[in-house]
Amino acid sequence: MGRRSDHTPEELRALLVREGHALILERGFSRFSAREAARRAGYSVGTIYNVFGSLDGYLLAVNSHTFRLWSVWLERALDGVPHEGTARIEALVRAYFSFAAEHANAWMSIYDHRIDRETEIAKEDVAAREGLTAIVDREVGQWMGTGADDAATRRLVRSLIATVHGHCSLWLSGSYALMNEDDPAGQALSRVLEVLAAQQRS
Amino acid sequence: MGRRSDHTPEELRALLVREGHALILERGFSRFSAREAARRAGYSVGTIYNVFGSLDGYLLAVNSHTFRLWSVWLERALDGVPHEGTARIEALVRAYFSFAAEHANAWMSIYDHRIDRETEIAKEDVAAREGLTAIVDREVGQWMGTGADDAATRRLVRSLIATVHGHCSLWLSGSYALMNEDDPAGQALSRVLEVLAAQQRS
DNA sequence: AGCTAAAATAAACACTGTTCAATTAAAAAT
DNA sequence: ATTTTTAATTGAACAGTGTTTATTTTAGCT
Repeated sequence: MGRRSDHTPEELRALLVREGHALILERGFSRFSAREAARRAGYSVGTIYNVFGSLDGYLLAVNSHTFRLWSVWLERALDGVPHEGTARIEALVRAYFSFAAEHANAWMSIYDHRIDRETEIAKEDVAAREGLTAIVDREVGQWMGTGADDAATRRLVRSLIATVHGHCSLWLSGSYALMNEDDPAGQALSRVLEVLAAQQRS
Repeated sequence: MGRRSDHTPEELRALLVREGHALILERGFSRFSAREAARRAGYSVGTIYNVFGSLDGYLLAVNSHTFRLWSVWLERALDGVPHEGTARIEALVRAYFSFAAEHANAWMSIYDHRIDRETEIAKEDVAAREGLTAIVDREVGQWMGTGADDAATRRLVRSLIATVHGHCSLWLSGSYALMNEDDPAGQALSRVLEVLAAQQRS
């Protein structure tokens, strides 16, 4: 078959990303197959290479889609939560976990996909990742008070993300079950609040 | 070929594990191949299935080997460090990171290998994992003072492990580089010390 | 020496990812 | 309206994978 008119380039891109996301959500990273994703979209493998250049490019795009859904999820969870005490921080951590739990395979795939250090990442993929970090930057910044948007705070935010990520990651991978912990989200939240309190003190 | 006498069952097991570990260290999880590991050991794929039952069983055994090496690494790093202040905690976190860094592919493979929730894990594999946790239990317990070896402390230790794991994991996967942090180990250590201080206060 | 039972293999199967010449359809040019 | 050009899509080929199973080989025992 040759050039078809059933989808514009943008539509095709979006279609393949949606289908890939659905497949990775259903099967998980290890059983994901580009061939199968293309098949479900009504195209053949070659098309994925045409559109995304490489499998890495495709997986990056699929994971970026997950990142964007995740950002929307967080904003919704924060919507209307008052700026009193640690309410918004709590909501943020809880939503971080609930997204991961309800999209476990897609969430884990983000971190299962290892890319060569030198492989260049498209700027829209970087943007999808930075979008999530920006939400945490904003919330922690607001909690810390005005004028807290400096380099040190940015650094702390990334460390807090790593903290929550660690709990969530070990939880979903099953390692935490092996450790007999039944509320990893609660533990993550406790750690975050302790760290923030320590930061405020100094 | 049939029954051979060049290795006892235990030797064969150990040989395959060593060879598998070396291969996964060299290539990383995604490019690991049971066929190739068997080839390097001078056997064929079937032997791996004979000895370990399944690929999951084999990978579990290979990763357990990494866990044991990791435990030895930590003990060596702790050897002789005085029980003053947070010296041993610091040494522990630093050694956690340095092992991961110097065995990056093998370390990441531990977490790249996803196993079905219901797949039963051999007790020696559980033991290898618990061995590492036990070291942290001991050190944090000692730091907290006598009589601190209760359930709450165990729970905290697992949360601290998750915290350090998160930093290490994002670091080696390259996500942290994307976030422009250049000393994740230092950040992890800071968080651990803040949490421990908070714990001591209450 | 012959028998038995265990261990190791080789081959088959159904999949992968990846590349690329051939094909097809749309757009442009005549 | 036809032809030509150009771009998109495919399908087949290749080298690899995990997994299963019938077959072969060998060590140990009688």
